[in-house]
Amino acid sequence: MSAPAKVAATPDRRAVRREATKAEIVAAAWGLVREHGLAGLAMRDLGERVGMRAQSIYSYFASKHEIYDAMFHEGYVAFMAGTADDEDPAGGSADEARATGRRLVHRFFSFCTSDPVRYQLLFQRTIPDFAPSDASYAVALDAYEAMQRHLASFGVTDPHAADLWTAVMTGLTDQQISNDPGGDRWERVIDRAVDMLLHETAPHLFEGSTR
Amino acid sequence: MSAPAKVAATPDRRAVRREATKAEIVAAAWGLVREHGLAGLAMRDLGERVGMRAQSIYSYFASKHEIYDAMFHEGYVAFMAGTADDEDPAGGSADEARATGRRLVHRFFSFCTSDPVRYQLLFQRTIPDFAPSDASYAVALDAYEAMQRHLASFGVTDPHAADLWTAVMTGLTDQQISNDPGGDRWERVIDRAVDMLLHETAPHLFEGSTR
DNA sequence: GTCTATATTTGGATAGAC
DNA sequence: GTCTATCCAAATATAGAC
Repeated sequence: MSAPAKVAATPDRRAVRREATKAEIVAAAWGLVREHGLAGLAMRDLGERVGMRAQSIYSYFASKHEIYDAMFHEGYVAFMAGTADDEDPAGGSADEARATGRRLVHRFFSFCTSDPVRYQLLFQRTIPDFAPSDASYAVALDAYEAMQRHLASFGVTDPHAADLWTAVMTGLTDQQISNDPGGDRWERVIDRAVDMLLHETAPHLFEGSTR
Repeated sequence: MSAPAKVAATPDRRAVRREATKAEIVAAAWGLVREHGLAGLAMRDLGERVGMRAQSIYSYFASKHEIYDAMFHEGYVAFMAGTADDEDPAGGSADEARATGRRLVHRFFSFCTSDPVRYQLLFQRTIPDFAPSDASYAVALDAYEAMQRHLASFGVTDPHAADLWTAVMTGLTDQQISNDPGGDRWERVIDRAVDMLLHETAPHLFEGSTR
């Protein structure tokens, strides 16, 4: 068996390797920010964690902000994966809307509370001078639109109504993270919040029924 | 005219002066964090702003955290003043509860959005390693209890219901600050949110009436 | 691609003179 | 009570050897 001929179209192994190392650095960065807080990320620590000197990281990322940006991007990709609905689309009944709505909010809540630092990076503006790159921001916009479609799938199409939903979702999450970290005090009130939101923003679902 | 006799009970002018300077330092710190972010507070800048060297500040505050603590304390005092209700207590009607509820949420919202950095200090955990002193934390607890009483004044006494209210209040605020700073996108939805909350958490007010 | 060496900045905090 | 003079630590980033 002869060795395969070298083909011009062969993917550049060096580039593959390089991407793998970048991913490794970003993964280590996630570990560090979970331990020391989002603002506590230090290039020294990061280098140590990944087995090289801090200065060598600059071969992969031009600055610390570029690492934050990669994390931001990765976070929104995970967000879309973690909150997408894999069940059959809801029909038009109140019960089905309720089930879909609860699933959405519980998933959002779990995604956020399971990693408060990620929540902070994605949804709060807390790193001084950090702004996502255009490419990363585009992913954030995608996620926002996916959420709109998700709400629309069970009858919430009015923009103001959608704002009300996002406010309640982030409020529950925020209170949980700030005032009962690791607990479930606000998780317990999710189902009630969803019912409340549905009655307010999709009242046609409940016509003729008693509250 | 002879000089007044020195009286032992005279308030110590030096102490008064000292408190005034401390207040001046804290005020300057508020100005700086509004410009550079909460974590961007630097003793050098603070000294410059107040007209002394950074090191001299240590005559007034033992550490930077002590300054944050004074700000935290001051913030909660302002919070209680800014959200307290000076109107006559609501009666038991739905309209009165609605008016009182709207007043509460609008005040909370205004207080928070008018100074996002203060909101960050008081309600989010974002300064690494900062924890309020016992004295300051006591004020925060007072504020929390005042809020409970405020909700109870128009019929919201169930603890879970109170959690729902605080979640919605902070959610509206949070979305406004994060996604439409300076705008009014979520402010516009406050009244609707209050009606929704009242129907859910004080349904007895609406008995016999149509939604 | 990773290293050593180093520049540069920034920022918190202390000691001691006046 | 404020200053000068420092110290110390941490952290980002660059230059150039290997």
